[in-house]
Amino acid sequence: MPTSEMLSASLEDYLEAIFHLVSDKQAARSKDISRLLKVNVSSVTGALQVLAQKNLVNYSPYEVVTLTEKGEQAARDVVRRHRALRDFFVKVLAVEEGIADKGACRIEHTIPREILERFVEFVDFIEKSPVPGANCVHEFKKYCGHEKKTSHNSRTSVKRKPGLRKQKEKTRDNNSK
Amino acid sequence: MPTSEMLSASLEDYLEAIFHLVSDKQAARSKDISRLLKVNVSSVTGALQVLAQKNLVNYSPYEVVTLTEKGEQAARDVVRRHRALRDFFVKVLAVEEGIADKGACRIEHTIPREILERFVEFVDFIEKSPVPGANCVHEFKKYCGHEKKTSHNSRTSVKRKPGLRKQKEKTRDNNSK
DNA sequence: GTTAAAAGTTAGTCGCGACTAATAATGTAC
DNA sequence: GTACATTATTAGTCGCGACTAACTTTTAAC
Repeated sequence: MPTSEMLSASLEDYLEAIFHLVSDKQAARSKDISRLLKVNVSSVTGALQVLAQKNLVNYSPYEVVTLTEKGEQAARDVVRRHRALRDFFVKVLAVEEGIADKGACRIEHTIPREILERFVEFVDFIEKSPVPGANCVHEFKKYCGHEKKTSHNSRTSVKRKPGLRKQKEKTRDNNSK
Repeated sequence: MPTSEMLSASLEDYLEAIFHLVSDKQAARSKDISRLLKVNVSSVTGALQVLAQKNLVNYSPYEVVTLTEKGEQAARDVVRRHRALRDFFVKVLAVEEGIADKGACRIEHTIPREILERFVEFVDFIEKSPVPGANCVHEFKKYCGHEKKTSHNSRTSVKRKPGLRKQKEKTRDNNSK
């Protein structure tokens, strides 16, 4: 992984969005990318130019976008990170889907490889060895039920209004394995 | 947590560094902050001015830095996030100390509260209920031993040499120009 | 107390990645 | 095929957070 071809978090987001759009429809349109990422269309154009120049997307002005071989590899890698994180959050930590997805979105760009792989292994472990594994998670879920006396500082539990929010939503990606 | 007083990842890093320096010695000097964060001293000055203006540090030019009440609260919160992550990585995922710390550094700024709390709870769970909990982690560690044939994409399996890492050290000190 | 080194500050630049406003190409009705 | 709506692009700006180079203040040695 030469430093030269490292992608910024932002470019990875674009790649990921394009990947999903290409999966759904045949190709990605700037408008759709823009809607998905909640970003101005002009920002999309800029990103596409950079990605094209890095040989990650097939792009010419006013045309529809697809991934190059290299781009697809990179995108798949991002998506894999995303799914690994989300899976872990949902399956092991029993985090609510939406939050899990949001967390994955944020963390996917910075998590060290070594830790990511441990997340993957842990989920595999849980799923493959039902006896001690599933039991553990099951126990944890029960444990989560009891509100605990917090020992650390003040922070009380998070309050959110279910309906409206201005957070970046980014709920693309519905499917795993 | 009003959006108005949200801190950037970078400012959180400064606060964290200052916190540690103040804990060790009585106060933080720009030089030390700069060394800790691997950043130019002039960047530190800039950050201190911003933090001072946000009422998070006590700072006047050429003087030593301490945290305000508000700054200490904020710093403690960052440190708590950092520790929670590192603990989880080490205690549950059996990640090597150095990597765990690096990962915590990166993730601490973006992880959603809800997930962070689950990490904390999971570690508590493991430590408080040794019977099913510790067993689970113990089993996982054994499981980690066996290299497994990976089912997902090409990425070769994680090969870890316990001693040496040659990872890039921090995202910050990238060479430009 | 003068002076040199060390520490800190300022000014100016750069890259990134968002934005708006204006413009251009494309697509669709009629 | 003209005329309008939609979509995409360009040009220019902004904020952030790093950097270097030049300057100032503080400190330590003599």
